[in-house]
Amino acid sequence: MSSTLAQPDAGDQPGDRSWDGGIPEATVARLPVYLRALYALAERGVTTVASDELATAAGVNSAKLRKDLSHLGSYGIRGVGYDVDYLVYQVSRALGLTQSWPVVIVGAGNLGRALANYGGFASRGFRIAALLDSDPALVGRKIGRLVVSHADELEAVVASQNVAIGAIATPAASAQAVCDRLVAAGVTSILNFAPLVLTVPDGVDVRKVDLSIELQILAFHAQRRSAARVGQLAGPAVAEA
Amino acid sequence: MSSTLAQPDAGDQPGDRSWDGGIPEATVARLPVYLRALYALAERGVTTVASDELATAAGVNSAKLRKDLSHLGSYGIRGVGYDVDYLVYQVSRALGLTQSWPVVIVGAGNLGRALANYGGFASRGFRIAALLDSDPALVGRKIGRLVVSHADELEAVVASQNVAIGAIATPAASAQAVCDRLVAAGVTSILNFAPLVLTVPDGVDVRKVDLSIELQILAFHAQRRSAARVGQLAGPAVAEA
DNA sequence: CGTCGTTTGTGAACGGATGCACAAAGTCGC
DNA sequence: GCGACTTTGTGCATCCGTTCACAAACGACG
Repeated sequence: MSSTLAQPDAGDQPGDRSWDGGIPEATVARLPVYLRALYALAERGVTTVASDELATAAGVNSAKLRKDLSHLGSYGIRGVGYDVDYLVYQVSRALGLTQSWPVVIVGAGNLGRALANYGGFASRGFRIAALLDSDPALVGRKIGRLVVSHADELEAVVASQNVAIGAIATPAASAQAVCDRLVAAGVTSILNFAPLVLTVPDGVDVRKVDLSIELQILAFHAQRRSAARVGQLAGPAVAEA
Repeated sequence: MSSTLAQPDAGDQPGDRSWDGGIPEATVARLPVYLRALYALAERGVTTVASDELATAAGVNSAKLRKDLSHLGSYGIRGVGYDVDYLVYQVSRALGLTQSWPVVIVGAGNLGRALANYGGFASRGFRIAALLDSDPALVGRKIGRLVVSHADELEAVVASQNVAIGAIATPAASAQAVCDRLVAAGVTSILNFAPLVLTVPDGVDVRKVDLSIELQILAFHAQRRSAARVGQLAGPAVAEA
């Protein structure tokens, strides 16, 4: 019940967005990768980069990279390449990272703590507004620079800090309830780590990260590979009558 | 408008080995979702399910579900639906989950521990062969039912237990080195949690799970929403061009 | 100032995925 | 046994994303 790819009907609602940003979803998903590659280049002192190098660093094809960047505007210099700092700025801007987004993390188990300690989190564009848990044994405990607050404070935190993004790192059993509370409190973007499909009203965006799904996809390919290595087709169900 | 986001993600690396066995990649990515929904139905005692219900439970459109399942074979009964247990078996089989895959987890920080404790891990189709770390303070520590082993044992573990899948939950700085060692030891499927693009030879399958990328994608949509709510184009760079 | 080499930005072809709509195939009631 | 009803499986049109290939744009250099 959760997924990695598409969720309910990512299709075409008739009441379409007047202006959907103009940036294709697939491009948006790659911009953060480019941004990270650009940061790495900047830290190495590189000031200018060609689409070819940047594409290699980001693990994509150069034509794709250029087309992606062209959706933000025309920020390259022909015959030269892109100015690293300028491109960092433009990509950050397109992604909405010029402001710092407060994020509330619900669930202070291993996953929640991993999130809270995650370096690239607070550093670039995000700030942890609160780390919540309902377990009294965890409340009050220090995680990095944070103190775990009680889950009851969810609504107060969201309201007072104007939180728009929530991360759900609770067990599956409580995830939907947490999600409902986040939505009711006004959160419109949710990152779900719990292994289930969340139900949300229109206008709320959910992305999920599902470890077991990724593993299963890997298993599929591993199986495919090992069957091929054996030499025979190893007749999966597909071949049967 | 759509309430949830599509999450496009297929192959990171252009050198994508997989000869798909007739099953489209997009379908493979959804099969685990169906499988989870089926397990949930089975536990509730449901023996038969129509594509419509299963699709709803999995958060997809019923036509897509039927087309996906049709790639595995013709396992439905017209006028009735699908037998839950039988479909569980067929999907598991297609994904290669009829065997138990040994997985080695490198990195016993919060993320590695979260993985090790993750319930749906060992339960269905996967078994943690080892949890490795190079930090002496962690080696020997008990995590759930496991004991953290030293990273030096990577090659031995992979060889002795025939590990085909590795999960990298180390800091970014050591991820590529760990990856190289995994590949050299014979691992051909890698799940990468470190925030960098791994370089691997052809024939190795890498999937990435990147928390900050997901957050940044959410930020993009949150920004778009808030800009739209303010009124009109809040003058992002997108509008020019 | 003009030519040359380099790199961007993009038009166009292509391929894969999605959703609709419907015929085929089955069950159920009588 | 038969007709009505339900649900699957799929052909088809459409949309989105990827890739190719090339003209336009730019710096370098004499």
